[in-house]
Amino acid sequence: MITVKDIARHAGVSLGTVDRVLHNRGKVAPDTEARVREAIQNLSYTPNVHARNLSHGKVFVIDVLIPHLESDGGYWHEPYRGMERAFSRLNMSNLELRTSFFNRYDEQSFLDYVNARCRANDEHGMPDGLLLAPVVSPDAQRLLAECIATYSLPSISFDSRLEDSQIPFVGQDPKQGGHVAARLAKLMKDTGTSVATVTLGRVDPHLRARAEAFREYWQEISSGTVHELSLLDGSGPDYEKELAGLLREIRDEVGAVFVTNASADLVVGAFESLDVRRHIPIIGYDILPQNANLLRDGRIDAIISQRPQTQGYEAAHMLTQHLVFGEPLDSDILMPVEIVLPENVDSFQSE
Amino acid sequence: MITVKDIARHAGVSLGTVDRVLHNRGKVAPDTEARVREAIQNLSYTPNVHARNLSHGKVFVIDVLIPHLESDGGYWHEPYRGMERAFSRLNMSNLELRTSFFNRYDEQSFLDYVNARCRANDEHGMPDGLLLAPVVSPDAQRLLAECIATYSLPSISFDSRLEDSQIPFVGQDPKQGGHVAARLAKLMKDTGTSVATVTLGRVDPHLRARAEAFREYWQEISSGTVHELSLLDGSGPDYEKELAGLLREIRDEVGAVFVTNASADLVVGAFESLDVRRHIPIIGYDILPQNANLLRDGRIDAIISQRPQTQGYEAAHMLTQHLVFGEPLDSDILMPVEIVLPENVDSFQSE
DNA sequence: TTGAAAGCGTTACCAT
DNA sequence: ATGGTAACGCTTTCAA
Repeated sequence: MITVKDIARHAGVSLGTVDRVLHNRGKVAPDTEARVREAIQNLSYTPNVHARNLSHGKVFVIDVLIPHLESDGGYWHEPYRGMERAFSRLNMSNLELRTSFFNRYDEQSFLDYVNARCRANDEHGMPDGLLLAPVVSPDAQRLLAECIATYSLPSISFDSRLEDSQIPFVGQDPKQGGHVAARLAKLMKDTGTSVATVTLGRVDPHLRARAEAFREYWQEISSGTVHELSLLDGSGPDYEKELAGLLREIRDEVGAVFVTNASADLVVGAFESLDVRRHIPIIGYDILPQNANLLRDGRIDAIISQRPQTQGYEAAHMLTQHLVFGEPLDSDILMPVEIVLPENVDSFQSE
Repeated sequence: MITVKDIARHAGVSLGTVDRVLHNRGKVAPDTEARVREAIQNLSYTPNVHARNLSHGKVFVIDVLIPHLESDGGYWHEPYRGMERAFSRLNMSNLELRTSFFNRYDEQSFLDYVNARCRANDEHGMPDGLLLAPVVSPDAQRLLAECIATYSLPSISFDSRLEDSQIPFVGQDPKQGGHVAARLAKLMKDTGTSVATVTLGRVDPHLRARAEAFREYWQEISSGTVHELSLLDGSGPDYEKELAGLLREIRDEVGAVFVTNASADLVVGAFESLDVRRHIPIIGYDILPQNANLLRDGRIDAIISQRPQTQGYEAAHMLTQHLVFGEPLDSDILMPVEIVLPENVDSFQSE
């Protein structure tokens, strides 16, 4: 193994000088610097990560900004588990996690985070890196984006992209998801060329793009109609009734239904309350436990997954590699569009 | 951060003693050991991995035993890439890889490896760990299994299980693959209840199980016939003719074809030489470049993937965690059954 | 059975 | 501008 000592010897300088060259900490005569760089090249020196980390001993503070894990049907547990796995796998003793949960339907908690970190004049509370799921309004997103830019805070977004920002994104291309859903609808429908998309709850740009891509592609491969339904948040019998009312209007017409987010279970319930005779194939999104069960029972016909756990894992991994080893923080990581049927749902455990 | 020093101070002993307790290197009085363990518990001490590795400075040698990367249509590049990624991600300066390629159709090269490592009385050449794809005859497998057992060599098999051995396995459950293929055949066929499985090349237990599961499940969901075709290895015009001859007998009958291994391209070619009028859906295995292209062209209808790259990654990761950090080496890791259609093939890049 | 001390490769600081 | 040296946390060896 080649060490800084070897470099120093070959270049005829001391350890300190080698270190200065290695880290561009100035104050090195041009010719000595050249000699050192030459030695580094010739001996193909690679720094020992263990020694490096042991030596500087810095503890990196990483903020995680994510919706309450229980919200959205428990969806956020998945990426969070992925992050935990990444951090524990790296078993770095020099990483400290600070998680801030927010309520995506009442953005004050999100804004509180932004204010706490960025309005303070002291940089005391600033983390070294940030992992975030920016599923809030564009306005709120913009505030955070500014904060990140101001402090040059190394950040990665997962699940959705952060608007007005160039930070890397780990997640799925919503268009691809829509296309695959359309293909599945085509395979599974047994009659007609009319289908429907249903979006329950908050409609963000990500979901809009998914539904849009579905519609376009459906018209391309089936030249049929797409009914686009959506219903804002709510719960209780009133909500279910309202949903059932929406679906009643299309139940005799559509050959399949694509639920663009994780609420396929509600759609199943509403259809069953309508007492539809024929089987209308339902294609949902995200393998939450309730969705998986309905899939096993044959009451949902397919689910598309975006590997939420892997998203968390890869985002956390990229950020730590950047902080600890100085790896670049630039390119996005796109998740494949995963098709889940009753026959392979068990093989996806909790992904 | 809690260090051994803290432990030593709290327990009123020296560093050496703490170390002995930590690593069960004996020679510690029962009561002092109790005090040390208590301190470890109370302070919830976690060893600093960097310091640990820097200190003992051991270089772990890992053997990789894998078929020639170019064979089987280039399939083995995938798990190999996954391993490389795992090792480079860990960027441990104390891992040394030694890859041995073998020819799975002429097992001498495989046996040579076994002999070189295990017949030698000196343990000089023995690695610290072994990653292997045991795609050879049961006899050859048994020899290696013995060798592993004799030397208690930490080993992990990927792609297929090693017979007569308890070493962990990273790969897919062949049954699940067969079931998913049957479901896809059912979705895609447009007529009849008769289908066929085709296996080209060597038929190993893994492939046999896949085809078997397909047949059983098909009969369950379609109560139809399954023609099981197979043809040993070969190439050139004679082989293609022979294959075409086989397929001619079923071309008018089957509603879909399941190719159980990566040779779907050959089946496509043979069918096209037969000038079949109607479209017979073809379901293949493994996203090799040629398969992916045929899928994009609509000449293959679906491909099932077993995440070969992830297999290599996880196997390599598990082994290094065991060697470097003493993590247990026991449970299998099963890959999900991945469904790839023209609409999502691009999202799988090279997985 | 226990303790003391050297050393792993790197960084950071203080002299020169 | 350069060199020397202590320190990071742990393992290992040698004495006691």
